[in-house]
Amino acid sequence: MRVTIADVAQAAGVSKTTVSRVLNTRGEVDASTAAKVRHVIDRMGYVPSSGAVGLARGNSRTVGMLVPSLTWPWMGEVLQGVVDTVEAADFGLLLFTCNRGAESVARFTHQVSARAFDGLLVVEPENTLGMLTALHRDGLPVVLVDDRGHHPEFPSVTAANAEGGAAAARHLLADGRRRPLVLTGPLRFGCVRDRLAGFRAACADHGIDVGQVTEGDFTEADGRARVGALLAEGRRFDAVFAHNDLAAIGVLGALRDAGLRVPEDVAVIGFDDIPVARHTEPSLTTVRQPMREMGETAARLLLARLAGHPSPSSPVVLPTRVTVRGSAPAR
Amino acid sequence: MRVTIADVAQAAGVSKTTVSRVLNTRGEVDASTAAKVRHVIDRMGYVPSSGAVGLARGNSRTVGMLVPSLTWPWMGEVLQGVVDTVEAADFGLLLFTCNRGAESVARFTHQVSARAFDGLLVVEPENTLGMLTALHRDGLPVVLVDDRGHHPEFPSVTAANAEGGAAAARHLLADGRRRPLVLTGPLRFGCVRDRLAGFRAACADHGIDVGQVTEGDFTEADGRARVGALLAEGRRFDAVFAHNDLAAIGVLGALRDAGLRVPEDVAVIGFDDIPVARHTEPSLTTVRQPMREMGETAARLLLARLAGHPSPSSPVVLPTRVTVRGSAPAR
DNA sequence: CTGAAAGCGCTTACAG
DNA sequence: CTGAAAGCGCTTACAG
Repeated sequence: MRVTIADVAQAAGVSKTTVSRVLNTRGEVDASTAAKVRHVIDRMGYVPSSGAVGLARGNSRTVGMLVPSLTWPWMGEVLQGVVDTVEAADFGLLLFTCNRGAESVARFTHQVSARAFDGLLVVEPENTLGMLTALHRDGLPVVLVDDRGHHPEFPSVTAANAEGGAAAARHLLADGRRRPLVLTGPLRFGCVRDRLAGFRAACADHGIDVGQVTEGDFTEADGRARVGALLAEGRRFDAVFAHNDLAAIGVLGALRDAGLRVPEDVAVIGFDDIPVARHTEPSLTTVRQPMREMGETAARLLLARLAGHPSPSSPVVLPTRVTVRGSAPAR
Repeated sequence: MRVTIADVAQAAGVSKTTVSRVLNTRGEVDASTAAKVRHVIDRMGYVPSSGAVGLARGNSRTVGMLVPSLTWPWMGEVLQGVVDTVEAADFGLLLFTCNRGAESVARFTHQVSARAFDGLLVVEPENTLGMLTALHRDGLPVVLVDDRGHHPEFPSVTAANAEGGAAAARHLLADGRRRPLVLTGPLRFGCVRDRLAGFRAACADHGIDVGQVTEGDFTEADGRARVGALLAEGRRFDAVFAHNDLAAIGVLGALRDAGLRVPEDVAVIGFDDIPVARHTEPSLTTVRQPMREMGETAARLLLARLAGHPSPSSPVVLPTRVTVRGSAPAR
């Protein structure tokens, strides 16, 4: 049978209260008593039941994480950052994905109400904002990673999207490109609007007006089809800034299909720096998002909040930087 | 304040026992009483505290998952399969990685002893076998995914490694290749030995003796360096079977560096079918492991075990199949 | 069909 | 410095 605090108390000849005190290192215990109890604990291999402790204390020392998908190329890095940070603080991480519609959202909110965790990290799945806002208002601490929607009511950590867009522009301009095409992600995402705005501003600084902008959906197939279509109707450009790497890979395919050379005829720069980027042909120049650091930072923010510290009122912004590879070499 | 079962009982004018009965749909409740209670539950938005339920029932309706790393290319698929299955059964998933040495292993076993979860899914991190065996012997249900070590004492799900190796051989032989090089993973892994044995057997069936075998470590850098070195010392082969895609990508690099054409001079086939495989130059022919299905299956096995059903005594083997791309075209 | 009571394994005032 | 008792929010014999 499992050994409980009562077993330890009995074996040590003290009360459960005293055992609890040495467990939680409250100072008010006689040194020799504490030593004796500690010895018994070790000998019996006693570990407090997390469920019982949680019930008595009213918290679970567990944080939840909600993500739209686990198979996105950069999700592993975010998760690793989160798990490392959470584990180091001796918290558990409960993982959820809401990718099967209303039913899974209901299931998730149920878990929340059941108080299975103390706080929530979220890479926002679509159509969950209402739910998240409600939970947050009911007192659940929430931190957003990569706040795509720009929700100022939540603490969040994000990459420097505008600055990243600007850096992409400067990189292309330095290479002498003058007629860029921007293949954005969905414009309802704040990060997308920021990347575009940063790119535009940097181009404007060089007297270049970004005339060609087309809205994509972040997928490879869409990037390929969309740029293929533009090429077919005779549109010309000497550079493409795709708002994520997956779409950039599609762009590479479309250019190849059209017989255009990368980077000689058209330079291509992506966003994210996912693992594949090193292995495309040519390899992909891209604006790197520090996904792991974003995960770590978000987790730290949440843990601090749970420890009673106030959260920053504006988003924590982590720097991006251009990773230069073959598709858009440095001048 | 949080609404508890006592609040519901009082509002409905019944005992907590009765509320508990309708919650757990025990049949012994009067229909009209049950309806009344259910109505109050809905009106008050009552959800039982998972911690309290767990303490009273002695289980947590949560499973743990232990992985060596979250950033491996195929881990996202496994995780997605696991999470989907676990969520559908209304269980929670607690995620752990033991990648920072003894300290994190200790932390993990502590969580286990704390009874934070009822069963464990594991993609085995190195040096955790002893710990896992001990936990298993102490009664923790464990299921292994991709049992690299061949541990018959655990239920496990794995890909058809030997058959996959054989399929790789048949694919190359059908294309007329006669002098293959095998770049294995670490031979201490059971899956590696199986892939090699399957490849050897299929070659033997065609009267081909696999003379060239070299042990790698599953990384791209190693694959590149190792094959580069063999080429430099004058070794020749018309095909390479790499035991994972990452190493195969390294091989592609080494061949390119040596001025050899793929697939004309040397065909290359990998193992896994990770997302990058479609985007290498040329794209990578590879033996596909159904990672998501492996995750789903492992989760189902564990849940069945927790529900009291016996686990299969031999590994559950899921089929692999060759995904044909540019690096090793079909004849 | 229903309820009072004990129990799950802890923590935390409170009293000494 | 230490302990008896109540309480966290449930479930489950047991009795009626």
